[in-house]
Amino acid sequence: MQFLPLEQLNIDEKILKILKDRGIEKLNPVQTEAINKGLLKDERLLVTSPTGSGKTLIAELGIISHLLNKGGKAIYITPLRALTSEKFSELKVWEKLGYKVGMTSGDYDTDDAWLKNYDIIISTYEKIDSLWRRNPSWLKEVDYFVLDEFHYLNDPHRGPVVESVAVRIRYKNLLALSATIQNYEEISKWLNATPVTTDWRPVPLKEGVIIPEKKSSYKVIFSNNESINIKGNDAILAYVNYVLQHGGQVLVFRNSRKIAESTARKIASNMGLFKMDKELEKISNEIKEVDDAGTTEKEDLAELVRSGVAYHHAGLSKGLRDIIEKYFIQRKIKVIVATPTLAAGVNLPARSVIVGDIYRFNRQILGFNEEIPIMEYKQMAGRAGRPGFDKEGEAIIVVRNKSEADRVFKKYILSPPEPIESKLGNEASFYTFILGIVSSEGRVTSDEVEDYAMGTLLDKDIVKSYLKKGLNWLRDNEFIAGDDDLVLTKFGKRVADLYINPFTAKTFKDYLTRNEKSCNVAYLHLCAYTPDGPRVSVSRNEMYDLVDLSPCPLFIEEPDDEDEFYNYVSALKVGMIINDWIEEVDEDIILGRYGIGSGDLRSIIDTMDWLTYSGFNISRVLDLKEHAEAFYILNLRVKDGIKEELIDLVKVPGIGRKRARLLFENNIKKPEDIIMNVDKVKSLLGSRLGEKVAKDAARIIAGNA
DNA sequence: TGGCTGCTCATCTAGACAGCATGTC
DNA sequence: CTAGATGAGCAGCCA
Repeated sequence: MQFLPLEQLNIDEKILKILKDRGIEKLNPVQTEAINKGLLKDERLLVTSPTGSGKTLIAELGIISHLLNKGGKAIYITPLRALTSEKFSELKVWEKLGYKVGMTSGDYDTDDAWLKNYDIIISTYEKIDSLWRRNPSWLKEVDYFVLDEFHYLNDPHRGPVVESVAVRIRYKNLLALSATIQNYEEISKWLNATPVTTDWRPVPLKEGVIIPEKKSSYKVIFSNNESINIKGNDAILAYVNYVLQHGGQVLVFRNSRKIAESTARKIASNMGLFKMDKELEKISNEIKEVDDAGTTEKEDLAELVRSGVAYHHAGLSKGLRDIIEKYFIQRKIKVIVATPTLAAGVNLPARSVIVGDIYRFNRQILGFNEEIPIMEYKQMAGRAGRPGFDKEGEAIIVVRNKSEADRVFKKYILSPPEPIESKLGNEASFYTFILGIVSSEGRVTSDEVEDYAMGTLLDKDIVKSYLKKGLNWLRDNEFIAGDDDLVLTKFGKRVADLYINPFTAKTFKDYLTRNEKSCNVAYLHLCAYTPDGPRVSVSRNEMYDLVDLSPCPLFIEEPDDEDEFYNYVSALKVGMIINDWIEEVDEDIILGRYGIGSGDLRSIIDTMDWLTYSGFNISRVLDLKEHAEAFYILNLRVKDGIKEELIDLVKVPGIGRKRARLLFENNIKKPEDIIMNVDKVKSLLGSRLGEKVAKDAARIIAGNA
């Protein structure tokens, strides 16, 4: 284990100064090792090391030294939007050297052409993949790529994109950063990169299991053979109390939202000691004021937080999650019970991590519960130990008995995580990959496509069979044209640019060409039924009601197959949710009616916004005028959750579904009406907002003219 | 007949990327 | 192989 004092670093003074200003005196062993392997000399590297071991700084040094020596541009790619903005603020300090730092991702988007003004761009894998398909000229100037959280390659859903991006930068400078993986040698060979691997962590990690003993007693056994006895009637409760008594914070992971919530409640009712804390009272009130969440969820959470406990999952609105994360980092909130959201996302460490469940329901293998991958456990355990606060972090797994304890200990604590493998081996992913290649190249021979495909991690024989099938399928369905000289058709190019799954495009095409215009629910159902559509769970009770609820004939016929029927009904539920949304049904009512959280609603709306826009474009490129018209209006309504009559009003910034409705009911129906009745608008919206809205309305009208 | 208790059995289950128009964070 | 919380439904009991 070697620490390298900054003085010994052969690096530009300007860089040193910035590092010193940040309080960095020496580089840690991982960083030192990366430098020894050529980080500052543009060596292609694959760094595998635990969470929180300072990989971001490695990336920063790599990027900056490259820019200083060679100029050009650098792109830093992450798998999550939240990480993209986190890295953006971290990399911002380098603007002191005159470099411009920018970011772009789905929810924080920047015009393609504008990106040429930045030297360092932070983005997501999907966004970069999408950008590549359009191939703006500045992209060729980018010659340094950081691929963060590279182990996402192993994710069945997101992995194919990570792999596609990696394949494209075979001949550029590359720095791949990953959690610890078993087969790093194989992967680095594939990437043509030098491996840098260590187990060094800034805060040592103690892993263990908690086992029930006699009655009201638990034993915790750690990997260093230490063990402690704890009293209590519930393993999680007992351990949480133990940690709190020693002044630590706890992150508890559970495998379902409902269980996370009830565990949080159980812990809260056991936390008399923090009740009536003034700070917590304040946070509780702040939660009640959040404006993007449902009333019930705010009240539930506000009550819990009064005890210093919160739950956290994707059903919660962004606003609620932000508050919880913020006050946990400030150590006001002592315990968070979370689903796996927090395992992979932003940096949110705690002294202790409790992994409540090692099993997880799996829809594919019904009635069968699978054990979570070791990699996932390591991600959760990796959150243990706060640098600067805790001397050591601890992660414990809850088990049921002694024999399970032995097995779990061996598997999760003593074994390395699974090897990571290509996830391109399925039709949808592979065909998408080919489509992307043809799109960015503009015109390619099938040999060149094969050359790209052979560069993937996929087994060569599998590549060959998929390639043949894929090219035929894409040709048969009119995405590409030409036998040897391949180009995208107009339809194919549109699909590539919209970034929809080719099977989504085919679904649109098939049903739209075959059917006449129908009602909104039919269009929404079609969007939701595509492979890109949002999936919602449907209970047995809902299932049959939903079928009767549909207000008009749908484009898709009711399937006989049980699984397909479920997808059909799930899509119908999405259709009904969005239909309520665009009929201006109150948000609280929607959440209650369909049993979803405000975070779920938000994500369904976002996806359906994208898909209705895609439906519009697909209809247009196929020259289906009636469908295009219907999708166009529908898309505008889905964006803001409004009836058609409010479309003009919401064009004014600051006016959403609620304000637009208020104005409309008071006979202000167009931006022009706002300007004509500024006093009325001010009395309805308050004078400051009214003033601003009037100004923006004037600008919009001027823009239209 | 009405209401409560306790048991059995069926039911249910994580997460999050993308377009475009905005302004350019 | 490798789950567990929840809630509806119902039998049984008592007043």
